[in-house]
Amino acid sequence: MTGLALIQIKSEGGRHVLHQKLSSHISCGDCAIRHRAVCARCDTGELAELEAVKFYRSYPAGAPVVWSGEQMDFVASVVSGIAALTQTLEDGRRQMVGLLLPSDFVGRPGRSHAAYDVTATTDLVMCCFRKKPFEALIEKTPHLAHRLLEMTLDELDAAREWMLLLGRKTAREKIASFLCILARREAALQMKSVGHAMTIELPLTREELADYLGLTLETVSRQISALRREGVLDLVGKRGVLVPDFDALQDIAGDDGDGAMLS
Amino acid sequence: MTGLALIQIKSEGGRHVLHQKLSSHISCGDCAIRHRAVCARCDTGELAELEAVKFYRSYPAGAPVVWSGEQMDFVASVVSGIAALTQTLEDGRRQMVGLLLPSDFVGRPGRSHAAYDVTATTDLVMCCFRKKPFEALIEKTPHLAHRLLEMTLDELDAAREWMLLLGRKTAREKIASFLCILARREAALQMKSVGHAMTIELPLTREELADYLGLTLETVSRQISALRREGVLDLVGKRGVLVPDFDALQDIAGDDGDGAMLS
DNA sequence: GCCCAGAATTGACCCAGATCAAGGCGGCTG
DNA sequence: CAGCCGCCTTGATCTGGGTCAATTCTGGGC
Repeated sequence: MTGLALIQIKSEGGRHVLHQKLSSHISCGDCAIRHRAVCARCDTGELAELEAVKFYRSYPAGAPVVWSGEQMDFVASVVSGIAALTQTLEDGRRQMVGLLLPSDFVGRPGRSHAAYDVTATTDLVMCCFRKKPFEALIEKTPHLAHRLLEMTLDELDAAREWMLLLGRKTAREKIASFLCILARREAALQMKSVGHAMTIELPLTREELADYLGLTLETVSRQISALRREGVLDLVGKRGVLVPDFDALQDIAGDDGDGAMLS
Repeated sequence: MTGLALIQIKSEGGRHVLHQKLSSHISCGDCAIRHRAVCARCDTGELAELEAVKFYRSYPAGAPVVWSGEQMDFVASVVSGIAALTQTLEDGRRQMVGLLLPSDFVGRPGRSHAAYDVTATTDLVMCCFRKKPFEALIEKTPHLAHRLLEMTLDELDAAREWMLLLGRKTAREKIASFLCILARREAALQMKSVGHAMTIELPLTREELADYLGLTLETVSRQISALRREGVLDLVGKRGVLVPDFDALQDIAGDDGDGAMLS
């Protein structure tokens, strides 16, 4: 795995990223996810305590972070990039059960082993906290515990939204729903309103998308092609999707619009 | 379990059960779910504060508790009976996104409107807390907040387990998985080990089961019939299921066995 | 005991999406 | 520049589960 990391990682620009464990130590005050992550509501003192037990790790696209069942002695926030949580049946059928975007939290306080496979689907940087001290901090820092509860409740809502998609939506609706969520998030980050033409960067391969949506990669590909033929979207390279009319896409997605934001 | 609920309600006086709000006020100390619910870790003082803002409601089987989008000025624990959380698409397709068993928690602190339809699938008694004071208690009672976090994390795990089922399992596996979960829970409550022949009481109609499993009621019925023909299970009335060999059922369910407990 | 409504079963048929099987298209590597 | 490897697309065919439509149970009320 380390070998893989060394090879692929240069896609990120090449200079320093070669080690899995980064020596650089960003100050929490300067952190891009400072106000959205689990630490969002911590005051300066609490932040200092977190700072003392944190370290960064980075993973190249495609690298595993942990395997289900493995010992996991840290919890973490995604700083940049995207990670996927997946579950697998013995015969190899896979279902992605969560997509972790910047500021999302990985790991469960009070559990020593990973419950899911965690994989970097793009180059990924995580801010990790040693589990023991983090658990101690939760006990004595209401700000931290409260924010974690809030984030977990959001995740639960998102998971349930996804259950509706997996259980009841058609392949076409699944694709449209996923693109809607990405588009909404993109718009929110750029402070633009949805509705205008916009380009989305897919963070997943067709196969990963299939695992997320409960489909096969062929069906994903066919449905995307169909939507393109109908003018609902246009492809820009393999990963870029241009959506000329967001409302049209949302119509196809089939839900009432204000669906759960991804993260 | 359904029977249990019925008995408990009747024993409560028989006459007034038709009213939604019960006048009786059980002391928290005597409560059946005292050590499993959100209050599990509260000390006597904290319990007293909860007691001051709680009230009971009961609902007959089939009754709605709240509709999605409706104002909801309380949060609650299920005391006895079973409730279902469902989401619905405009065209009527329904997906159950959670099954609430005794001790499970309903409602989200910090949110004023229900996110899902909540329905009693059996006669149901809930211990409700007025939302405002409950939220205040969470802020100042780490025991309460911590337990709620733990329960929410459990729910999240269960939801993700269910995503695997919805996205990747066959109808047959879905039915078997559901029965396995019920059986394991039944065994746990009765302190018996699984493996022996055991009878399970289905808390849901075929249609509700279909909504839970992402199937149609016809498919549910056919798969149950098929399993019966094969001798994997036997029906006792409409709702009773006799499982002669738990391991055989678990084999069919397709997952590694130690799946998430329901609640 | 009889009736009836709601729940469940069963059958016939169909279709969305899976499966199997070829290619195509970049982008790296040698 | 050739060749290769990872993706992605597209086609042909198959099938699990959905849809539509009768019956058949079953248990509760009178």
